[in-house]
Amino acid sequence: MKEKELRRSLAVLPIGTVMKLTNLTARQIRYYEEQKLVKPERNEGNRRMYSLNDIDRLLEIRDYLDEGINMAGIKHIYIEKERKRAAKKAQLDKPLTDSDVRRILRDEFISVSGLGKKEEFPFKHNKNL
DNA sequence: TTTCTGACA
DNA sequence: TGTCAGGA
Repeated sequence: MKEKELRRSLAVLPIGTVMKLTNLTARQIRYYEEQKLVKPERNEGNRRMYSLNDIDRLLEIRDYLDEGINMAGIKHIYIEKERKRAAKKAQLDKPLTDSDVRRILRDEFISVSGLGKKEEFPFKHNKNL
């Protein structure tokens, strides 16, 4: 199960292939890199090389875009994902207290339900939301 | 030919 | 986000 993840992380696809696989323009793909949503490797000639994991992430980003979520919202999603990953790692050393659990569940509920202040929920208001 | 960075009638 | 320039 480790060999598989290794292959999916191998950056072997040039941007032209990624364009066809994701239906995104080179402009968009490079822009998402600037926004730190993907981190392609660079080959000897400074060409961006993407891995299958990058493809998945770009497809995910494209789906969010189709759902009407803006860049700020998408960045928010990944930033939170990272924060929670780090938080989870911390949990391994120090078990959560009951109050921690309640706080996390509350934040989770507010985020998913969209009941939080709109300043903290930068998603675009459209028919899908 | 393909991709890169920077820039904007 | 599209698109053009100018170089690799």
